[in-house]
Amino acid sequence: MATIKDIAKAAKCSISTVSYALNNDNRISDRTANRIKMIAKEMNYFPSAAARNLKRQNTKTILVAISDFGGPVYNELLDGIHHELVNHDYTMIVSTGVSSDKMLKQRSADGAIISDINIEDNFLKKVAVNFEPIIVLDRQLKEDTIFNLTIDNEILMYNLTKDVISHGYKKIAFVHGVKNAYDNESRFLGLKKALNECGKSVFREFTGNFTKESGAEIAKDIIKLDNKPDMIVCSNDEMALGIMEELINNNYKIPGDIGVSGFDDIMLSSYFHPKLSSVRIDHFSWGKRIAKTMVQLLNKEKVKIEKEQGTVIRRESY
Amino acid sequence: MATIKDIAKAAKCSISTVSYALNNDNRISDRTANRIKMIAKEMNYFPSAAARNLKRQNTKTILVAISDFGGPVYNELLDGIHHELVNHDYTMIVSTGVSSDKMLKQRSADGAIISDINIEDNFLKKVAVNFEPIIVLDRQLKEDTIFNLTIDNEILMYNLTKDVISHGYKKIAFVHGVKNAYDNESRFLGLKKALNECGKSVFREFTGNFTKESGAEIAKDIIKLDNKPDMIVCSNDEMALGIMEELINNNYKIPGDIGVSGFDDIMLSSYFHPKLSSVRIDHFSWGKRIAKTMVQLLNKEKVKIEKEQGTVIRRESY
DNA sequence: GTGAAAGCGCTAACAC
DNA sequence: GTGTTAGCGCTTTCAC
Repeated sequence: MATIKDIAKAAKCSISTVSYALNNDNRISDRTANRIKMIAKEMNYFPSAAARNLKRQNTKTILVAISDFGGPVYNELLDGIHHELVNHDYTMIVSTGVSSDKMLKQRSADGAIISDINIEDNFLKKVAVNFEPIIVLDRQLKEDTIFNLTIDNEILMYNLTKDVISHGYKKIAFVHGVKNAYDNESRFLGLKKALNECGKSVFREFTGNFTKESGAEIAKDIIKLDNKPDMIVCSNDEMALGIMEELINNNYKIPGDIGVSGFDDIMLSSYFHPKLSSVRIDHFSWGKRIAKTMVQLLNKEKVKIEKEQGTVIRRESY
Repeated sequence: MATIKDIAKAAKCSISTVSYALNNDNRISDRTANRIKMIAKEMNYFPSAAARNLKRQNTKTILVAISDFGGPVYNELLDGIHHELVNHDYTMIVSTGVSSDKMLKQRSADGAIISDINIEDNFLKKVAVNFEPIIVLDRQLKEDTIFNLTIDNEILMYNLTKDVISHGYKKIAFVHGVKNAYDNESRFLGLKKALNECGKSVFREFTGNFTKESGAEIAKDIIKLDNKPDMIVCSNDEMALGIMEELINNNYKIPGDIGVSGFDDIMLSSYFHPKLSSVRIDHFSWGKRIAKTMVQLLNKEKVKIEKEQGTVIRRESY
């Protein structure tokens, strides 16, 4: 393991000269700088992140904490974040579960982007004392060094519900994802607001956990009902897909017998038959916006915090 | 930002005592140790990863470099790796693209697991000079400190092909993913071996890039053919799904007119109609095995390198 | 059982 | 334009 000392020895100069040369400090002559760079390359030298991080008191790394790598939602989002961070010479690392906790506690990055409802508010607040900035995508958390960059769930679900109503549905049920999760509650709020405005109320509520499997279970309950909803608005796509599959397997026609809608517009949604109606979020550009904000925060620039917008996509399922 | 010095000052003892206490060194009396731990907690102290990494010359972190976060294959694999690493007190971080390159060059982890064909062999070899161990999942790379833990593609595709033949298919075409990629080539080898044994040869070859979209393009070409294959064996599921969708949209019956098979058995495969036949890899347990091997390597224990097995799952598509 | 001090590999202020 | 050196925040050897 070649260190800066070895390069200095090989180049017959001091370690500071090596450091300056490799960091393109312009007080080193081009001749020396190039010579040193050549030697470093030959010796396969790369500065140790550990040493550099300690000295510089930064890592040029941003941590993104997500709840799981399976969620189809994260794909474009992470791509967007990465795309933008790289432009600003930052490295992106992604973690889940206890790995996220450790990374946060130990301040292994210069900033963190959180999209994992399993991480508790109190934990984040404690972390935020030593570690800033933190951007949260999955909750509203008012704290000086925590920034909330969420989706505009309420408005979007409001719009979707209005569209659903305009297509003549009367008995509109809602399928909750995880209760108390920000995304779920704000979507529910939007639904209720739209229904209220039309003098309606929620026909019935069900509670899943954002997974396809929980959707299938709920569908089984619905099948048993005497007075069934004619429309099932779901808090996300995966539950909607689970519900549709189960209903279809039991010979229900969608949207003939019951309409279904989702939220997020994951890829799968447009491959399913019937194609799921949903709310499309451009996760890639949202990701870019998040990363831009992160960089601005790191640079102590002013940022503007705006909720991410989207569009209602009506396909075949209602 | 409280450092160890601040804790020492608050506890009126030396920094070494603090360090010992927090690391549970048994020469510190319980009374002192507990007192120090209390103070550390009150002051919201967590040791700096940067300082600790530099001193200890390790990070207790394993890097997993993947090609993208969208691939449905990675979900279970990463879960498996994480699950096992956490048991051994390691943290898992995941990266893509240039972020992976930087992390590797700077040795920001104690070991790396590579599943990204965009990372070049030569780059890995260079990195491996300073950074070990490296486990590669997506290629065969013979180097002292690089370990190959791949899927047994050849045998598995051989088995699938045999099964296909046994169901009476005669004109068997192959759809390549990225040419020269290990997974692709070894799967192709298995196919050819099975065909040869039955006195057959590949009816026709097509080349995509492992994506659904490339599959759809290939389907368009197939539709134009006068002499069509009766079976299309694909190098992965996503291309198979793309092909099926395009064929179905053009009123072909699957498997009536043409049979299709995939590889990997991603979740989507069993939701599609018709359900895709594929080769199921238990990515979660493969991930655990990979992580176990990584920990053994880190502990300088002996490891045994075995290819990951799987099972042919015949569903509805052939 | 506790403390002093060296040093991990860098960066950067300062001296020349 | 180059070198000397302090120090980032820890761990750990060696004294006591």
